[in-house]
Amino acid sequence: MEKIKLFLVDDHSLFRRGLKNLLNEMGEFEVVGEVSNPLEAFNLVGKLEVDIVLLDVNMPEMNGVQAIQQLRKLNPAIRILMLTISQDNQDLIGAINNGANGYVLKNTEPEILKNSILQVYNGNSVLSPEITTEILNTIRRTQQDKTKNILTEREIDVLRCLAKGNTTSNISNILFISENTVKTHIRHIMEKMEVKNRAEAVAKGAQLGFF
Amino acid sequence: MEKIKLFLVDDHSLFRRGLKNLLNEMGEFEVVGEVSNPLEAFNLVGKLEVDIVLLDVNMPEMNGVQAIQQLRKLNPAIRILMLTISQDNQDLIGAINNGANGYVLKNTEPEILKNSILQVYNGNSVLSPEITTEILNTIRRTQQDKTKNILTEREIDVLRCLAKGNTTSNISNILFISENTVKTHIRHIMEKMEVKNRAEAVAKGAQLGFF
DNA sequence: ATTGAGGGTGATTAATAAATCATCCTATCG
DNA sequence: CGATAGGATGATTTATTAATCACCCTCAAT
Repeated sequence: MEKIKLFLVDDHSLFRRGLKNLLNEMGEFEVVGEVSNPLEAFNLVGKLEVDIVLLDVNMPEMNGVQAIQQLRKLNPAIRILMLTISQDNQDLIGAINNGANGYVLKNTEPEILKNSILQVYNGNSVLSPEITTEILNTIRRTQQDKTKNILTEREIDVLRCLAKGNTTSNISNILFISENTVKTHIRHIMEKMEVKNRAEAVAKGAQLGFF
Repeated sequence: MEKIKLFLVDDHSLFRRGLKNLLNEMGEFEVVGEVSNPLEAFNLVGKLEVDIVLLDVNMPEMNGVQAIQQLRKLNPAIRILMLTISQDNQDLIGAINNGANGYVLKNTEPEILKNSILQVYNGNSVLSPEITTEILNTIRRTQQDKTKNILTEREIDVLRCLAKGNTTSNISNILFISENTVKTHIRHIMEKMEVKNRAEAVAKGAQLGFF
């Protein structure tokens, strides 16, 4: 059966040589080309028959993340698997947003790299375990930021007072606003949280991390 | 060496039985308990010594996603690995936001499940390949939404006119606003994109997907 | 020298969002 | 029955953001 055609882009020639030998020996792959920077890759991946590009991130002349879209333009069917030591969040998110099909660290075991390439070839995305962890943490942080913006600063003030057991009257004294204003803020809080009363609002507030 | 202690939560008893046998036979694991719903798990995971809970999502009496935080409260050191057929985006994002350490599909090969459990035990997060793909697509969509909101509708109108090669004068005729208004919008576009002139703004606009 | 184009700085108006407050009703408790 | 508390509905004012426009300068082309 036909071998999966790989193209290596990495500025370290010893690494490329070693990787090429390793991949060719595995039996399922054929390394059809190798260059030391994306600019050289641009000249070739449009011409060669390539299934997957293994692309480093940090390279002297051009960053791998910036090369993704250009490579994809030159060969729309191509798949791109980042192979790097960088665990930098910006590199990772940049690679994803630019369309990388996977992000694997260079400390990966050969057998895992082989499986990763096969997964990418089959249309799935793959990440190294540490990268998966970083991604999930990023998603959690993003969600927390989003959650925080549901309520205005004033609404949060009122909700925290409620959480401490204060009545409308107490809260108006604490915040130097009228009871009617407090009630309006509470109404908006309940609307935004889709709850029926202030007790539920406090419970939801705790769940969302407001206190 | 000591075996990793697992706790199974799944409403299908045949599945639990088969999984328990499989995991125990692997040698690295010991299934110390199994229940058919999270409510029963609440009673036990605080008492038993459990390293990792394998938790289904869809269960009749309580959804697994909703159980995560409660399980974490009962035993803060516990790790939770979702094991489910659900590829629903809301289930997935819900699980992640509630603190799940991994999300693996039930169609996973036994050897991959073993490795996944070991990764989670070692502090990493794991996802099935299809789930990784879904996660990366979610991140891309989120980023695209965010990007779209950088500019107001009017600014986008102006930028698109620029991209078609129009001058300030042409754009004012097209949009029925004064040239000075067009220039102000262009100024704001350049500020938001952190570029120095309108050509760069157009290039950045293309990169960000405005046209 | 004039015209056309782009860029810089500032101001005004309109629209939207946030914060404020009023009035009325219901339920509970003393 | 009166007082207290929570909730529903609506209105006004203030603050912020978006959209609008004016004026001035520099540079290149004619």
